[in-house]
Amino acid sequence: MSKNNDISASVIKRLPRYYSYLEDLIEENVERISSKELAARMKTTASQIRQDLNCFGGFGQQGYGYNIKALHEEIGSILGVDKEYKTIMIGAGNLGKAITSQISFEKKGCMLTAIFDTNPEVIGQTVADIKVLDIKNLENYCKENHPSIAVLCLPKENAFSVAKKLIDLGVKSFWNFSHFDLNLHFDNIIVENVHLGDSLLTLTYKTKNQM
Amino acid sequence: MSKNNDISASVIKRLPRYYSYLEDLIEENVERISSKELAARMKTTASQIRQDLNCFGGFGQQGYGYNIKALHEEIGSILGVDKEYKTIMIGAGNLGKAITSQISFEKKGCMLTAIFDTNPEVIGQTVADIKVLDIKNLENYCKENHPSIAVLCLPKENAFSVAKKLIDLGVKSFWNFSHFDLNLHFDNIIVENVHLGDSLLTLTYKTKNQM
DNA sequence: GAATGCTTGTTAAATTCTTGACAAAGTATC
DNA sequence: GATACTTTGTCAAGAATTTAACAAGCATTC
Repeated sequence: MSKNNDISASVIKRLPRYYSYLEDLIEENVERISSKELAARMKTTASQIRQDLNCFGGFGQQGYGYNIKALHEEIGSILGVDKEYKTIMIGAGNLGKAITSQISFEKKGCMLTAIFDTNPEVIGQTVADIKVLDIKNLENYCKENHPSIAVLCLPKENAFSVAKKLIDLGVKSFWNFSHFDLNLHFDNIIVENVHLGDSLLTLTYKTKNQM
Repeated sequence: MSKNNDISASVIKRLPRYYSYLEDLIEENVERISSKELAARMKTTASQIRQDLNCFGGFGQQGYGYNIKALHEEIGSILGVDKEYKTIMIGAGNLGKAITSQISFEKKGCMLTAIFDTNPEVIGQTVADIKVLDIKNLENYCKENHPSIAVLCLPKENAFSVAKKLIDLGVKSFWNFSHFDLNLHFDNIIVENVHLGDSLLTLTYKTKNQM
């Protein structure tokens, strides 16, 4: 339970977006930016940016704007990019591999330390420098290493039993790509669901309705 | 420009979720469900479900609830699962392959007909029965087949030029996995951005703040 | 077939989120 | 160093979203 428990979900969802735009600006060697300029870049309103940032404190300066590097770091630390949560992945199929090689876990406060699978063909393989282990070793591994986050890239059918085991072993947070709703079956866990299919359906709807 | 242009984004985002839960219920051979029961299952409120559905018409019946199959079909047709939008994918890397094999495009109103890449090693390969073509053929392919949706699974650097070409060739909708904001550079296109990194950052934040 | 109990569609209230406005405070200019 | 300009932090108004409430209508039971 932290001081920032009263920040609304809408604000939190936007923080990573700010973070990413500020990164771009750093790459472009821009030093400062006003809420107005940033808003134009992000297609949002200056008001919203100022309002959002002020949930956490006054990072800007009148007449000047925001120092990009400083703001980037502030938001990073709000999000927790400096954390080192031990993270494991369940499922080394196409999706697991894609995510492992695509996402910089370290830059997001997570240390991906192991991947588990049942398929003998992938066990022993290396994905982005991480060994794929036999899921039989999951229990021992957790007892030794105490991961706090698990990425679930496995079929719906297996999600429940694996999640249950992980929760019993002390995992608190799930990045859930499996088509199975963890929240429904477990309490007091932290879940971020990724429903890629929903996203495509939304696009179909928008396409159909030309919006 | 359709009748349903005034439906709020919040409602649209929830429709695929209803759709998916109804599918589960069909598999479980349940015939009918009340908004109350469905709400309990989905961890939402009955009020919201009824409010959402009534944007499109009264699909339920007093004292009875909703017929699951009928409602599933209604929502499907609202979303446009019966459409057959020609869809192409740009990028046959890890992520492209994962999405191709993971997502049922047909069940979402999209027909994935071709994948393009620049890498000679993947060109000619087959992913989920779809041939990976040389991106050199992109223009010809589009002129012959007129795809309306493109899935972008390519690096940020190439996203702009490829998107521009596709727009010129008549593609209107983008499912965008590239870390590049299309909306900023093009008008009058339909975009659904997927920011997986943001999703993980949100999880880090939640984990840090135990929420 | 009348009575009771559910459950919807819908309207109204409450809450949350976004936008607009402006004083205060800094920067830049002359 | 005074003046004009910029831009923040904040407060208040306005929109949008969510929740609650309830009459109307159908299903089920006796």
